[in-house]
Amino acid sequence: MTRSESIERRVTLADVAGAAGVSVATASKALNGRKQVRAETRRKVLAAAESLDFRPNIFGQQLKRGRSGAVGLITHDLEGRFSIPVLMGAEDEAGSGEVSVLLCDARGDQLRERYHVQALLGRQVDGLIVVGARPDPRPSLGRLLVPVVYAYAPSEDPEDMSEVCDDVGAGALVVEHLLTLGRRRIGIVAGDRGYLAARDRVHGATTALTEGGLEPVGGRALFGSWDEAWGRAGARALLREDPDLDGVVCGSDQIARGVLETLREQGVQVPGDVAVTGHDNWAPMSAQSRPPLTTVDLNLEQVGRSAAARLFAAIDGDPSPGVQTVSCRLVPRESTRGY
Amino acid sequence: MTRSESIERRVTLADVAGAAGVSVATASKALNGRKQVRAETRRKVLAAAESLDFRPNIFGQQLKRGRSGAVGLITHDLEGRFSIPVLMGAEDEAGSGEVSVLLCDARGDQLRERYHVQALLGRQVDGLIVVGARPDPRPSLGRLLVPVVYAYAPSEDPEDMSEVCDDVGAGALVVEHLLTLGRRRIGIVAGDRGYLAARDRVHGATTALTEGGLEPVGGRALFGSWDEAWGRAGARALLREDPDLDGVVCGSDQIARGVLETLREQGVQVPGDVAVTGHDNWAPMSAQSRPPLTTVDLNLEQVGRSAAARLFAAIDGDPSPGVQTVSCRLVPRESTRGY
DNA sequence: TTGTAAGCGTTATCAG
DNA sequence: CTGATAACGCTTACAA
Repeated sequence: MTRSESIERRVTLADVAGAAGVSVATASKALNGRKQVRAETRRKVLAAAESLDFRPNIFGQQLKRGRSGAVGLITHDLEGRFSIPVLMGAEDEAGSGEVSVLLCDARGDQLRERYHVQALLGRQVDGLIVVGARPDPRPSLGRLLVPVVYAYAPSEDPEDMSEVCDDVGAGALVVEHLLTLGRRRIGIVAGDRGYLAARDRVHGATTALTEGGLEPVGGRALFGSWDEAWGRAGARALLREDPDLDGVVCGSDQIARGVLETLREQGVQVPGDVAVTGHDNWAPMSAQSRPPLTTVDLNLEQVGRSAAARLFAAIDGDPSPGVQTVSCRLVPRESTRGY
Repeated sequence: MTRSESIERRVTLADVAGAAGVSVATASKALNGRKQVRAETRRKVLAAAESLDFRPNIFGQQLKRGRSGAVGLITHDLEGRFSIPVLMGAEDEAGSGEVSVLLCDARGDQLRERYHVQALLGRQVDGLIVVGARPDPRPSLGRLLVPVVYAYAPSEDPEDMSEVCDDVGAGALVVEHLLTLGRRRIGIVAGDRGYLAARDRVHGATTALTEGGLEPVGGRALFGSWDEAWGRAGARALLREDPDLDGVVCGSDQIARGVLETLREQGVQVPGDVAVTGHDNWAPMSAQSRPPLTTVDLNLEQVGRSAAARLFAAIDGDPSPGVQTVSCRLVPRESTRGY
């Protein structure tokens, strides 16, 4: 049966040593690339290990080394839209070394988070990356016995290590893009005011407008929610405010979809009459819209890579406290082509 | 510094025993709920463990027990749209026990998959769940030294354990729903013919139509791709085929969005004139469309739970080879309300 | 009821 | 260059 087959005792170093006709100690050295072993002997050991399909028991190693070569990644992002890219970035960064990334889902729940922290610590992870559900500062986990990096959502404690997206810069980025295209009557349909990310993006955008001697259509950004329905409402409001509107900066790709829809219904050409930008570079939303949406990529993989790099440094005794920022990247598509 | 603080030696069972004034053995028994220990002593040990914030080194335990209490989850789903719900389901199923789920992302790459399998095996996971990128059968990992369950995408080897969605049933489900609403001229805008899921859904749908004495508008389903653009094209084709069309079954929520858009542009009322169904219950697509989309939920969390349950059973020596199916669930929304 | 001691698989030390 | 031997932290006979 499957079971009786798969239950056979795992191959141990002793088996390899036996097969190679050497002691466990020598086998260990050979396998670990220690140079105090004759080439010939090493070859024999390697061959034996190979033929027996030997895989070292990491628990045995860990027991000695006191380091597990694994880091935990705790996410609160239910859909995995943010955490998966971060995970991929972290795996990339880890890749060259021998580190594994263990992902747990805490679902925005404090209790579940504590549970997973304990579980991961029990598994002797060497460090932790915590990915928030939204970019607002979150409570610190406090001092643990391994280093922690907060990604996407920073820790409230400035002494913790945090790696976040540059929402202010992103806001400026899109406005500068629109200004370059000659747009001057630019409205802002922002996200939910309760989110720092929404406010930051607006802040960056209005600052850039001010520097260009302009102000948003209607005098200020329109806050609402993150969804398409709000995008549609926001677009109507902007058109009411200024029928000669020629640009709209949106707080998310979903909002932008709603904006596009209303504009089309009102017979407004995009990008001919009005240029529109989204935010998130969420492919199914932004690449599939009509026209495809110029948007901002959060560079989440880079966030993951940087977070992992800082974590590994901290594990090696070189922590870098504070909040660090990863720049966003403009992804130009049809919705803002020049006239 | 952070470092010197966090580097302090981890608390060991010996520390606890010392603090409680008993031997390690007794401390171990007390902590593990063995009943050969006086209540008073147990209390003391528990208190000591608590105050020292003792967390057992799982590697020490594992070394003895030969079981790690962790299972690996390897995903190929880049966006995490499918794998995160499966992960959540698996965690739920594991939750009551003391099992952790470790997630690795193989990104649809065979090599990376092998690498992660080795890494997880090296970490002594007790079993593996593999989540495919798409529901088509995939190569078996072969016999490993721990049990494997394939989720979402089944293994090509029927002797492996696989847990998949019931796409045929889902196809039937939506057609029966439309028939109940009195729709009779139903078109099918299917997904990419290269995907078994697309063909299965169509198979279920056409069978249900046949049983109702009907056939799809145009005589057969229209295959294309999974995106909105194809949905728009498909809708135009159907209207050309039969202007009195009164229902459209779509292969995905994205396709359905495209269909809705074209219908609105052509002045066709949904659901008044034509009822439309999607597939996936992908919230940002289906709940945000106009009108909100009746769709099919894949019950991926249930897939995850079942997969995990079978895995745990197999780990306990009770494997259940073969493909098992999880039913989908209809999610009725505005796009198919009655007349 | 408690303590002693052996051993899980690995690596490091040190003697041969 | 190789091989005993002693840890690492924990569980578990078995002895007290």
